[in-house]
Amino acid sequence: MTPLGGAGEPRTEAGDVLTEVIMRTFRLYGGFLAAAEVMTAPVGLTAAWWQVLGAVLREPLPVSGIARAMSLTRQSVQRIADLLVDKGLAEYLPNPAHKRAKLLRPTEAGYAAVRGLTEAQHAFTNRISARVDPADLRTALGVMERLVEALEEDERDRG
Amino acid sequence: MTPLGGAGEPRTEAGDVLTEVIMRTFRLYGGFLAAAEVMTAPVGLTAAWWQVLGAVLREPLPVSGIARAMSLTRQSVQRIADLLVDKGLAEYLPNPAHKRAKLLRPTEAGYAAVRGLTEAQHAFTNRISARVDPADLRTALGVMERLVEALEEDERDRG
DNA sequence: AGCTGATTGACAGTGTGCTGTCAAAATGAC
DNA sequence: GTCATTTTGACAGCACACTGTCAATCAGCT
Repeated sequence: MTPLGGAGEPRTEAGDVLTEVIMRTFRLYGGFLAAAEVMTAPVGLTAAWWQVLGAVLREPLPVSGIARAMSLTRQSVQRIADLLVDKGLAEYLPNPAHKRAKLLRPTEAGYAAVRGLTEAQHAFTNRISARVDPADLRTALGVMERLVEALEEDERDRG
Repeated sequence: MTPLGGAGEPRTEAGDVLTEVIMRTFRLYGGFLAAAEVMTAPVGLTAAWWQVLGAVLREPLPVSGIARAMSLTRQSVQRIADLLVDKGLAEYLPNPAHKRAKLLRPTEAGYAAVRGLTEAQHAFTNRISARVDPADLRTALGVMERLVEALEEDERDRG
């Protein structure tokens, strides 16, 4: 993504801004991921484990349901879920509605780990968000939501 | 990242907005990456190859220089660069200033591939950016730039 | 009941990026 | 010039997410 250097094809100004946005998205992704790993390391989790564990805090879900909820593939979530169970941070419950699709639920250790992370997460988001204008931050969130929508529709049109 | 479900620790409103921003960042990252792959596939590249090739369009650079320029690790770039050379899309030139750090430069085939992509990229960014308010898009870019800065400084403080 | 298609878990393989380690080459201090 | 430090490429290993395929299960239709 983002080479930029090429010859001059028809370009709109907004398109150029979006190109910059894309580059920042990649940077931010890397930065947020790194921050998440700093937070999770002391608790013995990884960012991905945290994400999956967080998805079943409120109610147990089958692996495929978690994947749907967070736009990941079944296979990715399955791998993490098996690891979480292996480490004693979550467990599989029989699913009355589906014999194969067991329900994933955090164990006490799992809940405890996530509780520890919640505090660190709030400290982090408070600290970082304090460095940007609140109104602009909201605007940015709105733009990002629209971009997500636009990408999904664009993909649907050409899928 | 982004579990959310936890108990109530001290939270600022801006912090909560940032949490949403983080979730959108992950979604956008995935979406942009997918879009890039759709564009690169017909040309026989991948998104990562495009990125590396794009970095040496203007002037040949050693692998370590490319890594620095785009905040990646030497090793990641080295792997891609070797693949690009293997596929005939780039070549290593002797570096007068450093015996081991050969310079990477696209071949004619490499330039041609990127040229093809530039067109697709502009079509894409024009198409998507047309769906958001231009002024808001600029605001969002500014916020993202500040967030990148804030993350880097935060990391430096605690690194 | 029986059949078809979608969902689900299991397994294999790929691409990407990271860390860690080592030796060769370049750099800077003395 | 010499030596310690830094930079660089090479190699190995790990985490993550994706695609593709297969068989078991489930859901809906006839």
